Amino acid sequence: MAETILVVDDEMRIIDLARMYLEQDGYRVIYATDGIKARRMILKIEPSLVVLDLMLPGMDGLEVCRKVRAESDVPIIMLTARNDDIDKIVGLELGADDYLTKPFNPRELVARIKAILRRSDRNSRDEQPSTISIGNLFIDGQRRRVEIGGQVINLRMKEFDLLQTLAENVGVVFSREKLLDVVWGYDFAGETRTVDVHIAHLRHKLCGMEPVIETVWGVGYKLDEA
Amino acid sequence: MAETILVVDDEMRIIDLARMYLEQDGYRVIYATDGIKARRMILKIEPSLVVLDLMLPGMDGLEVCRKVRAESDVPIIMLTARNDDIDKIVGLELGADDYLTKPFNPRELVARIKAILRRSDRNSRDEQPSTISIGNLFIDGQRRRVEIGGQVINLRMKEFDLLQTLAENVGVVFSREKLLDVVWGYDFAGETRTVDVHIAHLRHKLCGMEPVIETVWGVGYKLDEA
DNA sequence: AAATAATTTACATAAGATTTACAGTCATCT
DNA sequence: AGATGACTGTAAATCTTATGTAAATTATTT
Repeated sequence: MAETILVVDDEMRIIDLARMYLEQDGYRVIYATDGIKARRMILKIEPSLVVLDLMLPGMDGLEVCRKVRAESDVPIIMLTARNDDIDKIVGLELGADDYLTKPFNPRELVARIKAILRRSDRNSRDEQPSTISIGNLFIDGQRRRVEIGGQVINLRMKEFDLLQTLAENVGVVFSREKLLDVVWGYDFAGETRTVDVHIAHLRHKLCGMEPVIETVWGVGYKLDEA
Repeated sequence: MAETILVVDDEMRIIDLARMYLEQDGYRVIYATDGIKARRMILKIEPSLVVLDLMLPGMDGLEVCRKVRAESDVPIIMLTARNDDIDKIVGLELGADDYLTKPFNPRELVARIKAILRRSDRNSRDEQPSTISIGNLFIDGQRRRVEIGGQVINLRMKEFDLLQTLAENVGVVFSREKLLDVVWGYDFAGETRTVDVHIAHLRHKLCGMEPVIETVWGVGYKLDEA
């Protein structure tokens, strides 16, 4: 049975982004857009973990966190706006299990959720290796190192992130918007053509790669399945 | 079978930091964020060692320590806030096996854990040599001595710690934040540019070193693989 | 107090990211 | 098939940001 994550945020974009990533990792995702609904759902559905935005309309996140703590011991990850606030919030002793500043990297969110669930959950799966191997492509996340058929390829930051994102989801088509969300951050305001340019750079550097970056016309890009 | 360490702390950051280092050394890490859970886990999972924060919400660390002692003889390392307190705590005869003041150096924590486990465990793995040899770089951790091609290089404290951290993980990219956590301590509040300056000093002193300190643009630094 | 080390600041520069513009490509309709 | 319009590729110009480093400041040790 999949574990259920409740995402509480008033921005649908963020819920969607979190959902996409969490479902990818086999979690069931439910959501609430305000604190009242959130508390109801926590009591009724008993999710395994709650991701809670600090800035909620109505009863705000701080308040929700306190109330939830009083009536449940579900793990909570707080989303906060700016980095400066974190210390204050930690000082408040709300009982959240972890904190993440917006804009967050969805991969980071998943990692932290796993870390927390790994604790409460005894029968945990083993560490994610953070390396990917598809065809003649090899990606070492720790070292940010890419090889094609043993040949090391030097990638820049965005290029690497882009490739990693595609490789973590072989065959899945990503729209340019989604890639901007995931790689650039959901608050990126620029053009979607930026993605095209980086894809072009990647293709150029990765010639000879077995799974090829395919254009899905009118939709976006994907890493081809072998 | 890897030995299991239970880390009991209410701050996720500290758990993560400890986990990162301990898992690196092949330990299995589990955690609890309060004393109640900690005691349950100790009885149920029987970890090889417990790292216990003195400042816990609810039943505090002192109390937990006493109770655990009454029902188990698992080795305990206590984390305490200030140095001044240590004498008092030792005086309390809680039965902890070692004490460490926060902010602690994670490498120090690992060293003490090993020391204690070596004592309780006869069939321990061999001593970690604490010397590193990569290319023409030689680091003697015990003596805090660095040589490049036989030439002794005089490093200051932070410089040495920084180099050692990078050298212990050749090729792994460290963000400035992670380096601050590991070398400066997780409670360091200053600028990330501090890292840059120390890296600059290192590079200057270490000219001629075989594995070079590389900048990973937009990410951080790493010690280059040969 | 002097010496040594650590940190911050400020600014030039390098490195990379984004935009722009136009050429090329693809799907669809007549 | 040819024409049409929307979508995509990419080179080059421009813009932005991260980084290196000297020098000043602050902290720590002797």
